[in-house]
Amino acid sequence: MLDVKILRQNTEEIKKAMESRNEDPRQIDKIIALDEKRREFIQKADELKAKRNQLSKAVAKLKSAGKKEEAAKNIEESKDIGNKIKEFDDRLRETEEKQEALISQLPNIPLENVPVGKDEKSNKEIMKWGEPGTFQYEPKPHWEIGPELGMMDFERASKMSGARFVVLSDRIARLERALINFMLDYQTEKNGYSEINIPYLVKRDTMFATGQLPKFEEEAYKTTPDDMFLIPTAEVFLAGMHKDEILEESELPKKYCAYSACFRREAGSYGKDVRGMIRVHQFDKVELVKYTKPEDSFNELEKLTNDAESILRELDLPYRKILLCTGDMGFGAAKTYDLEVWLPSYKSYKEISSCSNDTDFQARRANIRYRNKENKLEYLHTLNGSGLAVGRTLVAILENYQNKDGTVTVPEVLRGYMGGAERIFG
RNA sequence: GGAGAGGUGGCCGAGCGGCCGAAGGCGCUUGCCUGCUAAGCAAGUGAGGACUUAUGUUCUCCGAGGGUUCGAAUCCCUCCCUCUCCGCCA
Repeated sequence: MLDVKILRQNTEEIKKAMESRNEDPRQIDKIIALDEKRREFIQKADELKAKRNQLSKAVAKLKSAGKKEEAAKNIEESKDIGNKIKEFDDRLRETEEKQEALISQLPNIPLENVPVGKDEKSNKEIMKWGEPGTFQYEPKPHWEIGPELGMMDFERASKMSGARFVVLSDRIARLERALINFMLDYQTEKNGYSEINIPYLVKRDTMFATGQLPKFEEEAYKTTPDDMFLIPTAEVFLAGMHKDEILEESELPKKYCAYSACFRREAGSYGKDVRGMIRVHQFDKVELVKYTKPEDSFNELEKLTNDAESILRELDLPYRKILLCTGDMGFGAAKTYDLEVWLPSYKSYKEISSCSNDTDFQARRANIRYRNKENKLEYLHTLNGSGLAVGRTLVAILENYQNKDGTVTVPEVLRGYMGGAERIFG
């Protein structure tokens, strides 16, 4: 959520920023026009309220002095004013609601060093790590490797649950679990995050706080009869956890990680990634979230991204790091790095983690503040990133570690989690 | 699902129509005291908005929304949330 004051003060800049995010800058004009009306109503109502307060005080005095008639006069006048106040308050609330509805649809403002661009073509590659392997044969995609091993079943998944689901079994099921444990252990033990085990169902306001609602309701799975939502990412819970709280400066930065299943309708992605388990309605992810002081969030994003990268390096998977342009970033993000892992089946890099600085955007929506050095309350900054998407990591391992005979080598760091297995074979 | 209790400032907690933005305590800030720390003493200390900025003026906020009233933290209604007990259940 953006601050109206900033819209008022830096109107032209914000309009440009919104344009760079493929939003209609005229929305800003609408909001500012509403804001002028809003302030006008506030002033009028406040004046009347001050008057009424005066009269009320006078009534109390007159009554205790036994001057009933004079009191009655004031009461009459006060009644009259009360009606006018109601009128202005109603109009005020109406404009406030309209304004709020528009503002809550606006995405975050990009940070200065974010490349401006309309879509992913303007994203900037920051670095590459590792070399994509060369194969003496045509490498298989995971949707062949898995089923041929008899451990990945798309037919039964769709029979039971529909399209875009997958069933894993035996060693591949174990590999999924190994990855979750490895990632959690690594992020907690090596990178200093506290592990949180979270609910997968959340209330409507929780979804609003992180920016999933109201704009992206189409994307979420809603449940009946209680209007609960299945979380599309653990971020929803982790970044909302301190809603309406005031944190002490000394507790910052707070670093959380959580494993969760994630649920997405993928409403707008017809025809995209239809094969395999790259894009499914339910997937596992280990998520990282930080709460930081505003002045630290910039650096903390670098660290958080590096924490996510460390998993890819430990697994020895070739990847690259991309700085997203203004038009390609998520709703709440002010700056985002994507990590993309090499996938032989795609013959390209594919997103496996997205790490964002959300600045005070979510903190404002969720009302999360901290007490700064001057003892003043201030919105803090939130950051989030995948560390990593487990399903896609599994895919990357199957494809990059595949052998000609159809077996898959288990990355060294995972062997301890796989009962010592070095290879997956049918 | 049934019954009950409750939601007040950073935290705890009193108040139950005007003297309440709210006692008291904790915490925090400053000063005094003090070999250091702790303790003690004194003073200060809620948030948000509008107008104006040199100071300042004013409004709103005691879970949310409505109502009664000249006036509501306090009375009435609706909703949300939390807790306890009973039932059911992994």
